[in-house]
Amino acid sequence: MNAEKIPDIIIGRLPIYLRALQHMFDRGIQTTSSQELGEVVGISAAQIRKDISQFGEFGKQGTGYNIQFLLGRLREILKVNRTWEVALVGMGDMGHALSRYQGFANRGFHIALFFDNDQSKVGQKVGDFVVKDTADLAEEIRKEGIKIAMLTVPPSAAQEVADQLVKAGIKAILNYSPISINVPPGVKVQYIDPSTHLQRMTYYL
Amino acid sequence: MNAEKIPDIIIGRLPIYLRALQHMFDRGIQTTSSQELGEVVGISAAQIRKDISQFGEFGKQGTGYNIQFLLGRLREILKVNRTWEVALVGMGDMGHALSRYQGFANRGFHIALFFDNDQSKVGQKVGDFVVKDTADLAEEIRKEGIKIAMLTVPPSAAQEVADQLVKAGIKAILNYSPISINVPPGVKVQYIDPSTHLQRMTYYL
DNA sequence: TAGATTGTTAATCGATTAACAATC
DNA sequence: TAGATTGTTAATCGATTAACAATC
Repeated sequence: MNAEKIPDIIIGRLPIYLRALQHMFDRGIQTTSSQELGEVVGISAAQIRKDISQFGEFGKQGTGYNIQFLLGRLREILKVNRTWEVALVGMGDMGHALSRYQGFANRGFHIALFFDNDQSKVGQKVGDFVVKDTADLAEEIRKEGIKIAMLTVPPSAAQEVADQLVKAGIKAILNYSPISINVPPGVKVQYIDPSTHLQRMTYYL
Repeated sequence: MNAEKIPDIIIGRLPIYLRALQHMFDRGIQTTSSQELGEVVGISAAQIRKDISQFGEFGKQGTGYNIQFLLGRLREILKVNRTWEVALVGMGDMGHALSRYQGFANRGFHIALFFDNDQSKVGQKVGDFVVKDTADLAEEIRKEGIKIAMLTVPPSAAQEVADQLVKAGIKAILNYSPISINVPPGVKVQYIDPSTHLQRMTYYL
């Protein structure tokens, strides 16, 4: 394991490798090569080898990578060889869709807290959980020791809620609100904004 | 306007500038600087100036950028100074959430076609529209001349539907299925996978 | 005018690719 | 063994930053 600083751009590709390898594993494939994996994810074989080799020698000359083994190492590196509890703030359409999303469980995540500031939604059941008042957000998140939040509130509330989340000890925010938010160093933000993603493609049309 | 090839990484930042500038404009601000915009979006002032200057001289020394003017130019460049009709395939929870999403209209997009292969969903009303059968996808998309699709089908169906979309003339796919899809050159794909985004942050926790 | 800020150049920094010895 | 593929080095390529003349 190389203890030096790994560039964020490499960290960003690892979940994509992980996803593709899991897909291969689910189909019963036991071994793959940088060439083959590269074709699946659209990244050059040289880059995949270089990325993976930052963390150790996980392959074998002549045969490539054992998928199960590489999956384990990537999960370790990304710290998803465990389940992270996540808080979800904003029970609109997107919040509801995420609360029912099946794709978290086997990828290392579980939504354990749901919040909304609309009193008519507070107390409603969401699966085994109950929607809590955003006013109690800090207290509840601290109590559970949760570090990750998903933000699905209207853009007008996003910065304010983000500030509360940071105060509550949240270190990673997946922001669905179509607005840039400011957080202190040490807090990570990822953005999911469908219009921004679409606008990135229209240029080429 | 510089006619040379603009790097994709710059194109990817323009929608972020556009979003932030729109937010400023909505709050009545008329002028901004690369410094100020940079603080909002978390990008260096030098980079913002360099990015924008690829397309022309849109600023004024001493005063910065007129927001309304820059908004217009960015919309032109990204081709969102019009409304693009979009097709949505897969009326699960995510498809429904997107069908009700208010954030497309003023960003250049409008969902005009809805598809599902579940016969119990075909014929259901979605706002002013009716869910159509995925089997008729190619015909309907061609008829409307639609170039952009959002894919919210289960991962097992994603590649097959993507192939149909490409055959139907789709040139840009926003893929919500947690799987890499292969498309021919000239077709753009953007990925929205919440677990992948979260896994990109857990490394730092 | 004086102050502010752009657009652009050159320097720096970082990422990707090509190539190949090592080796399974 | 012969063929395949890794891990790694060096070369190339591209992106970012710093600095500043131009100018509003």
